[in-house]
Amino acid sequence: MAADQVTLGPEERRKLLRGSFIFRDVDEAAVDRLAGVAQVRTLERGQHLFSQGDDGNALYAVASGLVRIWIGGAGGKELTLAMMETGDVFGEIALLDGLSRTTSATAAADCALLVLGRSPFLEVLRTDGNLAQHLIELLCERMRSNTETISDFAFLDLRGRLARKLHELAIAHGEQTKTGLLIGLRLSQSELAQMLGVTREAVNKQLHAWADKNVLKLDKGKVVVRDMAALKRAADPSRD
Amino acid sequence: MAADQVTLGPEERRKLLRGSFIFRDVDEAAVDRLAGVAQVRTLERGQHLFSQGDDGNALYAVASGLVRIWIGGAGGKELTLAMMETGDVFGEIALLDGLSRTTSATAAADCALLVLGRSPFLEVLRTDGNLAQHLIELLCERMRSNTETISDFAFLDLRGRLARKLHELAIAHGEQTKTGLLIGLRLSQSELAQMLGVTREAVNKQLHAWADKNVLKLDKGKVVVRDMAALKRAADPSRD
DNA sequence: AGCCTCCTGTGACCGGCGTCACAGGGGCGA
DNA sequence: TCGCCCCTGTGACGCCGGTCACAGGAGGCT
Repeated sequence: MAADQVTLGPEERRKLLRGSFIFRDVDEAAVDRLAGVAQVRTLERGQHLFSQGDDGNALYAVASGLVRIWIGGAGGKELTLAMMETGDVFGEIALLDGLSRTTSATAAADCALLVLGRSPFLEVLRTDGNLAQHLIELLCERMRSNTETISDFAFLDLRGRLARKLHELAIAHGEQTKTGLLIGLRLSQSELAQMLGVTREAVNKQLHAWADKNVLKLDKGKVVVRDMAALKRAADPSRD
Repeated sequence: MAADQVTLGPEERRKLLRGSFIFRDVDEAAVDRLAGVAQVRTLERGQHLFSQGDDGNALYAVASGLVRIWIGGAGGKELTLAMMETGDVFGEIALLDGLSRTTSATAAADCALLVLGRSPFLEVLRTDGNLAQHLIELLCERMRSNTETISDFAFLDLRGRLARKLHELAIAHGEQTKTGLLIGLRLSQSELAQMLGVTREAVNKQLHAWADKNVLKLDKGKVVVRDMAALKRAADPSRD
């Protein structure tokens, strides 16, 4: 599986960086220089990239695959904060402030990543205002999504959080079928539970409660949303 | 009370901005220009500054007083995310990305604030790399504290979260007395509860449970920590 | 084909904490 | 000084969701 992963040529690397949001409008020569010094790293599904607490001296860009960003708690519990897809950039916090990583990162599928070292990156950052600008926007976006997450935890119960997540997934990765919006991603109930900070059992029960009421259909581990409006309603705390 | 608030002269305004972290190392002339165009705004305790969802075209710096940053949920529930003290800067997210405010802000004490409008600020940001650099560091710091908050919600129960918060308050605002560390801030149990996303009653009960075990002493609404180590232990999920 | 592992599905049980309902106290404004 | 408001303190009750314990199914490796 790692075997059939294409090694990224210089041309692909440049294209990947140029296409990724934070390098938009950045001086092309500088981006090319970064692409030149970037390492390529491939990971197999399940392989660990870095852990909370490590010191972080690299920035990553996803060339292909999927990376799960998570934090760990007592007793091996894990909370998934985000999934990074092709074109996404992550690992910026520790790189920028020089402190330890706030999260862990694990490949959720076989991956190819571009790895940018700290010093070339910071050098471009110092000289190019556009990069700083885009980084600021990236950080703002992360702040917004973090604040949302906090809000969900503080104000929503399992039912509300699951409704919101399914709604979001249906919009981001839904395929229209005749029975409803099929959520394309193959997500086990445990993985779903980890994104919400609840147990797999509880997710299972809520899923079936909705299936009984014809809001969802469960089909071989995939979820088909039949009634988006009902999900939306369940997501804000006007009792159903 | 607003009456006895000193109107800030140009000199004070300059000093305040220069002293605040994000303007450190920024071109002095530029900072002075900002100080020149900054408005001063005074608020009485309880007065509202802005709300989640407003569009935000200003950055604030606390000259004196205390501002509570919070988000609201169903049924009027509120979660306090942070308290901004003298010298702190807030309101940067909406200012930087041009979207709506992610939080609400309310004066938790009589306040004087410096208000920086969007365009002069962005102009300096565009030309001064140091400002961008410091903004990035500020955002990183906020990201870290947000991630911590999420972690607390996901992995800690009321007891653990309260222990952590008291520990933090004792360190930030504690005064050594002969019986222990007295937490200086006058915080009602409801305000404490709002910082943790739990009810006042539950906070009260946990506080007394600790008082019974001599970890705390409760004195006229103030909390004296007698056993920091016990708090620390309670804060990480090795059962006490 | 057989096994092993990871998934889904479900019920019993119980503990933490929200909700509700009061009671008593201290400070402040009329 | 009286009343009002907001604080603290406490008990009853109930539910959500965590924990535990299985059972059955699907896919992939040998």
